Amino acid sequence: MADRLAADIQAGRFSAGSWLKQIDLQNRYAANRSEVRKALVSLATKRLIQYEPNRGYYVHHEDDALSDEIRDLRVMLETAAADYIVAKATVADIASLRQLAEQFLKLLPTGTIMDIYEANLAFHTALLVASGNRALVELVRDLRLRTPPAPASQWSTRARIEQSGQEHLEMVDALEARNAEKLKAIISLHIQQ
Amino acid sequence: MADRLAADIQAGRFSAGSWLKQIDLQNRYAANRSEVRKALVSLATKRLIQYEPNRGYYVHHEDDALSDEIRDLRVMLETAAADYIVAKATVADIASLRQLAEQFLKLLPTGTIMDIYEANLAFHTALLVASGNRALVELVRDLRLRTPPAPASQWSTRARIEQSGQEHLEMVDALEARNAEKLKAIISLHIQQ
DNA sequence: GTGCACTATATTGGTGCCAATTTTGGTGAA
DNA sequence: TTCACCAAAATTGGCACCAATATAGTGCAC
Repeated sequence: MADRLAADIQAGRFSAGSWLKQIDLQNRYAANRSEVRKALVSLATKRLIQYEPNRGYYVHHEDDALSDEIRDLRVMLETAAADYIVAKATVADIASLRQLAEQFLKLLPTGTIMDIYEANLAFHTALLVASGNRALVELVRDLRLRTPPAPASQWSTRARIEQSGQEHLEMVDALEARNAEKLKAIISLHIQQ
Repeated sequence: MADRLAADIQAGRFSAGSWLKQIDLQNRYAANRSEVRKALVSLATKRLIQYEPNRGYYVHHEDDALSDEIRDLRVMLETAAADYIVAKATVADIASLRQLAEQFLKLLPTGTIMDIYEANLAFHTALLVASGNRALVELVRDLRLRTPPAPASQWSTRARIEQSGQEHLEMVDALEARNAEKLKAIISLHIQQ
């Protein structure tokens, strides 16, 4: 239930600043009170929601400054990971990544925004997995949850999405050439758009 | 109470693999059951402890592989932060850092291992604060909790501690010279020891 | 003595209830 | 109207209890 709530929050299905009343959550997710409290505590420690004693939990939607900081963290981590990826990725990893990049591009004309978002996430996750650092994969996943998701802020234009897809392919090319510096440059631009 | 429990776990005051029984925690920290459950859920989402349904929470003490991964994450973040620190640190920040570095060295002959640990933490925290990224400070603090603390594994010898203190000064020097690359190199060596 | 089924105990997990606190709504006076 | 004040409703927080589950212990058959 914590995962579903997190997904709903990230998807913007709760208006900013709204209180998450335990009874509502109980009904919405068909959960008992214990599960609801667990999920709330968990998401609060992940800083997805905030807590005030005797008042409850509310969705915060980080201010722009903090969102920028978190985006910077992602740039730091994913560019630093490039060295590991270049060093450790097998040819099979690279082939798999190229397939995911192509799948992303293939979805552009027909897929829903959600499909495209999923494909993008799959590519980036696979890229991080190739670094061989499991903690890194988890960490970036958690950081992603704390920033507004793609449909809202990023990807404003179709042209931008198209370019994102091309950048995925460029990343795979740089990785195949074992060019860590180029890979870092593309990743940095890609995240900061 | 979650903080105290976290500190006790990190200090190794619970034997590895031992179950954290709610009643024991209730007595130990003079807390009610709700607080205990909150703390357990919170520390589990921070991956400080692990959870098995219908069995409870236990301290895990990450295996060496995962500890290495987390240490790598710290190197990634703190070296990447060097660019921001060099760009943003004020002369006042640098003076304050130098003072903290000297305070660390001053404690070596007389201070307890805990005092020295605190002084070390204060220096590193201040260094990260100078990057201007609040999320980064929090993130590294949480990552630190997941690795065995200094007294146990690192700082095996007095000579090593002494060297750590010198490296702190070198960091401040590199920062004052606005030499990001040198700062990164020292930080990387310092964390990986 | 060993293995197995069964019972007893311990621990977690869920539920209902009530107290404490906050919010909301309403009433009246300036 | 607008503000202060008070009462009513809603919500969280803590508590006690019971159910569900896992572990430990006991005795029995072989």
